[in-house]
Amino acid sequence: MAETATSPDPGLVDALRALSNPMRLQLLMWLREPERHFPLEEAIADPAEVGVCVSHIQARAGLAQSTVSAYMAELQRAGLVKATRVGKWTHYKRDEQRIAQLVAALGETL
Amino acid sequence: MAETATSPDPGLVDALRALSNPMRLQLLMWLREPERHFPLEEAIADPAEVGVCVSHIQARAGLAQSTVSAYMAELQRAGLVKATRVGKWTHYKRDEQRIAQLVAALGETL
DNA sequence: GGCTCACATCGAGGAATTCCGAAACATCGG
DNA sequence: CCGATGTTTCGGAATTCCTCGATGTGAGCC
Repeated sequence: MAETATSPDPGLVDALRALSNPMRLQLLMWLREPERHFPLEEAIADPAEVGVCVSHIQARAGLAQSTVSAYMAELQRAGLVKATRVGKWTHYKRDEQRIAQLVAALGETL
Repeated sequence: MAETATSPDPGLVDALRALSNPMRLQLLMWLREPERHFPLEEAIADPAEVGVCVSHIQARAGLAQSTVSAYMAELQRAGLVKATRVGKWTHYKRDEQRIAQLVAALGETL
């Protein structure tokens, strides 16, 4: 306890860096309501449970597949999303707890 | 009204970009309590009113003076700080209202 | 085992960021 | 007006980011 808050938390900086790209921020926003932004009927698994697969995200984003893959990996490294592999499809879902915790940390330290 | 939140607010991205640099984040954190992090006795003006001058910020940061000046200008463009010139000293102060509003926006859109 | 599909990783080119020192600008004291 | 001091702006070098196409890897199908 007794934190004087001198230097910024590296994890916080990583998250801010990940979010500083408009498309990555957009991706995270789309994942707030998968059913609103992705073809639910084509889903191979329940979006509420495992999230959305890279193919669908890529189709929505309009970027190269490799770029979307790298962006999702970066969001995951920053702790903002969690990945689950179902068959050959990797699904990404927001880590709501971690995100809320990040916003709270910003409200305090920032 | 009736916002479905499709594309990210450019102002939000600008702020996140400004904060994605560890030193800029640090500068903003130091400005939370100027009296704790800067030599109050050498202050040319009231920190609570106008903030801290670039010289003191530069001394604390250990970066080149031109770099600190550019960083503060960037934080100002992002709307996170306000500048006030007192004589030959430019003072920077946090825009608490704008910052709180930013955190709130993150909590909603993010 | 081969083939295909979904995804990850690699390599690369162009753009942006990071940080500096030098020069220009502004302000005050004499 | 001159010089000194605080700050901004300019030009540049090293690094990182953005984004792509190509290649590698793993899972399912026949």
